[in-house]
Amino acid sequence: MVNGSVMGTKTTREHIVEAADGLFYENGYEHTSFADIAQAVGISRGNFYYHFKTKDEILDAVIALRQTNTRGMLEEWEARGEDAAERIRCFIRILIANRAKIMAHGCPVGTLCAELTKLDHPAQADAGRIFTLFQAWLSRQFAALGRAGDADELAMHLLARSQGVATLANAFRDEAFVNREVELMCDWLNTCRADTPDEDLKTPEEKH
Amino acid sequence: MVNGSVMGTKTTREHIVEAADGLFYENGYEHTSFADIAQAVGISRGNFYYHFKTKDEILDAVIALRQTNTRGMLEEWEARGEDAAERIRCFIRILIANRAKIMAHGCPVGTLCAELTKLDHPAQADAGRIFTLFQAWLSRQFAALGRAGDADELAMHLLARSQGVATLANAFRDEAFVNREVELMCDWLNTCRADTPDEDLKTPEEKH
DNA sequence: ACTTCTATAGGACAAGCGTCCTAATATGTC
DNA sequence: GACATATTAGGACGCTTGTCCTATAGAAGT
Repeated sequence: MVNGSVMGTKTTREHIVEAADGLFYENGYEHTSFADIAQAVGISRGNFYYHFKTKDEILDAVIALRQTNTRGMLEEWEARGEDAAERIRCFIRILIANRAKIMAHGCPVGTLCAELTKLDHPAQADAGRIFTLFQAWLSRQFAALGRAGDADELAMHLLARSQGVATLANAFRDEAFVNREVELMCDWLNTCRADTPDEDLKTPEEKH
Repeated sequence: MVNGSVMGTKTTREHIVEAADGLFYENGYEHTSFADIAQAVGISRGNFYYHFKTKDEILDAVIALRQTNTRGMLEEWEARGEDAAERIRCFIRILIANRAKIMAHGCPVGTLCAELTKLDHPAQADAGRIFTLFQAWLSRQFAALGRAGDADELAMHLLARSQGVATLANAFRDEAFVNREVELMCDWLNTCRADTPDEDLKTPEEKH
């Protein structure tokens, strides 16, 4: 029977991937062992091997899960935020919502990409694609804001700022700093709209 | 005889620390083994143990080296840059100067802090102190720029932006992005001075 | 009831790790 | 030249790692 995780009962495989996701985030990929994950799930290492033959396979599954979760989150923001600026603000505010975890372990995406780079791991590109999801989504929002011309650049800029805040929040454990930077990003976002008010007012409808 | 590395001949210990510094940067702390470092220096693992009894000891030495190097770099900028704004621009431009290495391995400070966090390593605080060196130095520059009131915040802001650029430069390997963001930071720096021109013109001299 | 497939457990394995020990060699000092 | 110290080499150790194998228990299908 194939359980696609539709019901409340989760597959063992799903349990494994979720536990690995958390452990990779908190302790890093390399520093997390098969035994650690197995213990977290409450299964034996042998059973583990039945589901994943290789550590790389688990990593791939974790990255795929994060991609899926990210897509879901972006869709939710897309549905919730009434205008593009408010949607972008949803993105900015994850720094507030996930403040505690970010201060404790950094950004899940940024730290994973950095670690995989150092390991020269084949999954580098896949992990980087999570960044691309955010980048593309933000870019579309900025385009909807009337900044189609430099939407990609604006998206990268905002992504970079949020990454920098995550890194320093982790290093300094300074909550006030996070709040301040979030404010600054929101201020900056407002100036983005003001730059081209004419074109913005002409095409406020959805474009795809 | 105690060789304080004054002459051209370097101590074996210094060779080890420098090799470890490079390997920790390129491959990460945990992913670098005693054997790796010994091989890089060209000595036996036994000799290695004579100089460092523990992997943590090497890490401490590497962090101390980086602190020293950072202090030296900051002093050099202090001496070279004619005014505070130019000195801050020296900081911003390391993203350009170290572009290739940053795209390949990220920021040495940021990635080390992130890794030590995940390992829950005792040296976390020491590594974080390298960030503090930059922060304090930048803060003094902003104060000299006439922004004594919010110098700390401005310093953290700039530090965060450079960290974000380093992270994304590493993930996307996008050189144009780095150049663009450096430009933006320089632009932002110019607006900093303009904010309080009166006070700035009254006290342009050094304060310590 | 019997077989087949899925899932779980537990241990075996070689390799690599940090650590430590001992023997040999260089480098002085008297 | 004899001796003490500083430095190097090389291997042994116990442990953990990722990987793999085999045996057992349950569910499904006939």
